[in-house]
Amino acid sequence: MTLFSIYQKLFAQYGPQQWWPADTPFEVMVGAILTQNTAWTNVEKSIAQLKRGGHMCPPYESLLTPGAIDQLPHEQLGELIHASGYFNVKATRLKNFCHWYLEQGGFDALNRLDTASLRRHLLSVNGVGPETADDMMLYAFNRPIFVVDAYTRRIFSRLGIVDDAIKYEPLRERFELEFIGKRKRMNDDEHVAHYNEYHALIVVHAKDVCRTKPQCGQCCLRRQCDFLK
DNA sequence: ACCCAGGGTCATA
DNA sequence: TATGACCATGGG
Repeated sequence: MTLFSIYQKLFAQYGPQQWWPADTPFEVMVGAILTQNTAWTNVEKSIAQLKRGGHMCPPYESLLTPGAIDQLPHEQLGELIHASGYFNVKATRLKNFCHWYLEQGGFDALNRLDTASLRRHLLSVNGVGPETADDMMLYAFNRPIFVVDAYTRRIFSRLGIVDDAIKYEPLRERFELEFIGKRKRMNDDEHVAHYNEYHALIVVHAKDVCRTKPQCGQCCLRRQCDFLK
């Protein structure tokens, strides 16, 4: 059982995912912050609110832009993203991130940085931790960085592939080294495509088993699911 | 009524 | 370095 064979099994079951569910790279970044420890269904409501500019009917004026979020009063932003929880924390983080983003010159300027520099740069922003930064790296900037989340650690430690106490960085590095392995030489775009699919498939699988057997204690995310074995 | 969700920061030892 | 408190909504 290898990281690649598990990937194949997930891909055979669920097919290509073509993540991230967003229209623009900036929307990916906002979503990455909003989804911190939060169900995506709640994030969707907040994103929709922002796109609607908080209005109930047209004409809408989207507030889902760095400039708008930077200038929006904390209180008002908190209302717009209320549904995704931690709204005070996240309003601060979003405003903080957007201010920084504009200061850096926006997407194109950031995108000129090499992968290691860009990652360090994102991590320096308050409210952007390893997973959030890597969501942005992979799904907004298309960089070859594998996204580790709580599911990843749980699934692979329960399959006995990794130690359950493994930290974020070692686990990410291990995935990046072992997933494709020496199977063949790939360019960055091919790595990006595979990392993109793998993380998406893990999340989709999690949603699937939890929908099928809610809190059953039987799926691989809870106890001894044999689907991935 | 309880459990969980595509985390991160900060204070403390 | 490692643990704990805290943030908060909505669906199963």
